Amino acid sequence: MKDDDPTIRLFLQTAQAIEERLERALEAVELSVPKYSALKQLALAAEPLSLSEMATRLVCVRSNISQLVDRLETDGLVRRVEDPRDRRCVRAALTELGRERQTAGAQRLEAVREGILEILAEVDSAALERALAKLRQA
Amino acid sequence: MKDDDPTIRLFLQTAQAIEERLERALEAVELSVPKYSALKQLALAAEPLSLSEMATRLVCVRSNISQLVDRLETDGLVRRVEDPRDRRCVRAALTELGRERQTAGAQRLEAVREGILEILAEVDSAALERALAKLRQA
DNA sequence: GGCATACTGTCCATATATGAAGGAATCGCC
DNA sequence: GGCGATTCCTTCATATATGGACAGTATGCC
Repeated sequence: MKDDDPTIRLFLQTAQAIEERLERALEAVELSVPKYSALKQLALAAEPLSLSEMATRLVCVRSNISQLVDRLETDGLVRRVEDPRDRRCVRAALTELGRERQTAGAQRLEAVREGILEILAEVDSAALERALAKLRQA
Repeated sequence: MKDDDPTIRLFLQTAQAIEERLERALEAVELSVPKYSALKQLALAAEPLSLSEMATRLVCVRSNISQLVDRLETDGLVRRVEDPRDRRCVRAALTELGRERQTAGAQRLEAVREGILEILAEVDSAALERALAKLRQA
């Protein structure tokens, strides 16, 4: 895969390099990208989200969220709370620590974001937008 | 992560869309991207490679290759052979089926490659090249 | 009210990846 | 020639992801 067409490889490798930067930025606050993403959704929602809702927002499968929330709970960043209105439902609630960690993560990301954007400035994002649209349609 | 900065997200999502295309292309021959990559290295090498060598070429950790070769062996695409010259060494040898499957995968990839390149044509690859260099240095 | 249907979270199997630990074999250097 | 360092592969624990199976709830419709 790394060695498909040079252009395709170039594109994928660049994306990977960006991801690595983001990962490294979050390492400093002991968060992985998936963990940060989950905390961020919870912070944005401002109220506990059902695991299904999280799966929808994070664009993944529910069983994945089950496990991710397990790990976040182990880390003490999230708590499972039940929903009295719908007893099928389990909601994930940010703990204090979780909220702090999310904020810290956001700051770390903010710090690298600028650098990445500068590096990406040369790349025509309108062209990218069109490319993405085409990639998705066909 | 999906919702970092719009530009960064755009870039990462485009890369992901490309990867999905490649995955879908290989699905038709029952190969995953990692499996195809491994078979390709073996085909290129034209002789059995030690697992360490494969790890180097595929840019990953040896334990990963151990498992990947397990699965390829289960699929009957690869065979472990011992190296009489260095008895620590285990080499992976393509089976006939493995060779055929690799060829079939390459054809499938070839078929989608053109479409992807057309879509990516608008994106300035010289700019990408510079971006990748910068991402890696800092 | 009661039942078919749909939805919720979890569990399990699987795939991919990392890194640490361990046993076997080789190598380098004295 | 032998021993310490290195290299090899595997195994285990862990993280992330998917998808199928399952049990418990809720809902809609008659």
